[in-house]
Amino acid sequence: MEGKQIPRPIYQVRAELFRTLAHPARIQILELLRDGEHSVAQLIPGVGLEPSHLSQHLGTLRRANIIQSRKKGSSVLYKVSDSRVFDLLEVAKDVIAASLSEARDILTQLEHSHMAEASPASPPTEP
Amino acid sequence: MEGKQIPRPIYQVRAELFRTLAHPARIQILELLRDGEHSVAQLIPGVGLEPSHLSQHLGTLRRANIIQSRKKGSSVLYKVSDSRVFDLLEVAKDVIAASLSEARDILTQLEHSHMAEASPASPPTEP
DNA sequence: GGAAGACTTTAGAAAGTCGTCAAGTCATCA
DNA sequence: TGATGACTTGACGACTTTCTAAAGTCTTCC
Repeated sequence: MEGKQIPRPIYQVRAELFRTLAHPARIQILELLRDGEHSVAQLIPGVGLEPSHLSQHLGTLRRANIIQSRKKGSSVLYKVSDSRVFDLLEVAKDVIAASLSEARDILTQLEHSHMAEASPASPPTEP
Repeated sequence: MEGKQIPRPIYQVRAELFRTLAHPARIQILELLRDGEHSVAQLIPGVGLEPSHLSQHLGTLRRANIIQSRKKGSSVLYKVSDSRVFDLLEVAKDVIAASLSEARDILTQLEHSHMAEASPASPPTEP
């Protein structure tokens, strides 16, 4: 419990936050918790994981202070600590949507320029 | 090119985006690119990595379509594809700031409640 | 008290990521 | 043309993450 914490640089703290979110199951858990507190049992069908695996992801999110738990009877209820994480999920969705629509535009352009296809100049694909 | 791409679920796509950002060096690179296009040589002092290592992180960001490169003479210039990623970085900062200030409040509360503390209430016996 | 339910933790193999070094490509300069 | 500068790629050990299965807590109910 000593407070002698080395102050980690902001780049690293942000990277840790992103790494915590970097798993489909954990994002799915957060999306489910968007509708409020859920017990583990309630989360299981939504994420389709077996209890022990789900519990591990919950532990990861909990250690990062993204969610918090409380016991109620024999079950454990989880909720997000700060609703700002939803903003993060939303912005991520926007970034992806933008990237996808741009990709589609490029594809469309390629299709058109290949109408009279003869010479593949330089396919801009990454190996 | 008729690649019947299996549409990856949105949870996974977002997780991939977060994983791409889940490294201090990559966040630092993006912060540097906030000021516009930079060559690799210009990025090196900022991130403090040797060229080959930096190049690998640039490759990771490039494959995720977060940045794009173009050659100019013998150097390669990088810029971000969509400025929305900066929103992502900003929101992440907000989430962290909120979490930190909350943690500080809790610490303050603890300190106060320990004002009159003298004896460790219950030394946890070793299991 | 003992069984059952609801989670969590531990253990361990498989797969992925990180950082270093050597080798490779490509453009420019002498 | 050959050398140099500016990157990128490949290979590899060290380390981390993910997922399955088994064992370990708590609570509640009989």
